[in-house]
Amino acid sequence: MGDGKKVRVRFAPSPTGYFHIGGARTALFNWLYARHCQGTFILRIEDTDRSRSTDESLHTLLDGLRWLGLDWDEGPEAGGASGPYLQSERGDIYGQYLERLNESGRSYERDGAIWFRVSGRPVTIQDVVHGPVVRLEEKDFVIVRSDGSPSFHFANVVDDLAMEISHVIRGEDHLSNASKHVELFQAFGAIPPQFAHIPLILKTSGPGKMSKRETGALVDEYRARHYLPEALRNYLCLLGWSPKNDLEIMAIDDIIDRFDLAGINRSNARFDEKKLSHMNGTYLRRLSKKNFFLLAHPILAEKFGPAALADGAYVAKVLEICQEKVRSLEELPAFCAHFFQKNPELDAALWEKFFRESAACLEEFLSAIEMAKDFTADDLEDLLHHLAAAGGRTARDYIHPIRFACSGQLVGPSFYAMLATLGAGRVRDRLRRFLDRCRQ
RNA sequence: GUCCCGUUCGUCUAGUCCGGCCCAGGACACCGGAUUUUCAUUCCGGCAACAGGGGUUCGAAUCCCCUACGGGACGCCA
Repeated sequence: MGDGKKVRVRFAPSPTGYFHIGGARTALFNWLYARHCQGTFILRIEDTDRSRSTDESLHTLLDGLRWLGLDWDEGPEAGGASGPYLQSERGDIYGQYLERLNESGRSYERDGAIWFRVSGRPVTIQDVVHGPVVRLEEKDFVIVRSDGSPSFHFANVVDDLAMEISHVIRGEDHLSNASKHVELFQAFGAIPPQFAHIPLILKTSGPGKMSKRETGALVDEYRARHYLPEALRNYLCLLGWSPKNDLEIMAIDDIIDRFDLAGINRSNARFDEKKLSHMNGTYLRRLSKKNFFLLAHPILAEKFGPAALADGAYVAKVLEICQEKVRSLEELPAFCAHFFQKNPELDAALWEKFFRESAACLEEFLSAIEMAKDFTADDLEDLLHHLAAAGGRTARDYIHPIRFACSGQLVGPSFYAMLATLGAGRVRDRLRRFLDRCRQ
């Protein structure tokens, strides 16, 4: 805001691959800054390399941005006064700007392409995160390819000028290119925008920056794995920026309030999926019961079919006791499968072990609940404690085998709540089935 | 090779601008304990860093220089 000029920022991806984490973070920082300053966030598609641009990746990009909650004020599908927003449709504009360069003698033709003549003087890149960076651009470079299409450097600068971009926020891999861009702005007699070259995201381990090729690098992967977009977004905010008050889990409005370009770090950051995962879990547990249900239901329906979910009250109860324990929505189906299957799969080796060690406990428990009239978590806890005391055992001796016999698992929701939710019928059936199998 | 940027716990970071409050704080991960029920939840505790060397200063993570290491750019890719 500082200079009173209207803040206009842009995210300018090229739709040549999928939407990756680095791009998402760049989009996010632009969006945050625009919202912080009540400026304009523009989406511009740099598809000048037609051979590498596809419709599919454009849609992946738009969907990914929407999924992360990054809405754009101008751009594809939104329109705006500075359009069109696809570079492939801006040929006339590039032609006009090229003419200006021709007139001032800054361009020339060679090998069928049009080149820009550099000034031969160092230029200063005014960068908000790095401070002024002085760099000499030594070689002339192509601005229009021999096939007539504008090069990245040329189209990028022309568009930033035509769209009146006030701040260029992009990855640090462009810092060296910025001297070309400043030369171009100056050749047009324009004052370059403020730059903010943000640190790169490095791969989780090993050398180099994160590339689209490796697993965990694409926004779509997290979406497919049912990560919460708010969690991913929150995590990405903290990669290269911090609110400086030790807070990490923050509402997006609070982040917008505090976000500032000057607070962006200068060093590259390594992507830590474990921390993201932890953050996702925190968001999941903070969801209201209702929202958790809304998110989880379609995932379960896809896995178990709508028929298994016919009893809505039962599903709601299951989800309620799972929410506090499950790590992610991705793991939810496996975590709660036994609630929706007729007979959960029992691992043979474990069955053998529990049969050998705990058949007596299971028999005892089964006969105790055969006559039990109430089947709440509290009742079951009392019942089990009495049983254990009477038999000279501990509750633990019963819990493991019962959980296994009833769910086929060794971990799961809180034990008594699980039995109560399953209900007396299912619990008795499964215990009988387990014991019957022992007699064969 | 040339040029540009960077360097605080294993990782993300606070502190660096305006040197003392920092024998360096938070989070993830990891390890241990508690929740007289498992656990992947929750709570408590622990481990762990100023890249190295010179300077400036009464005093440096903070300022200056050098070295090392890391990253990036040098395309008719973006």
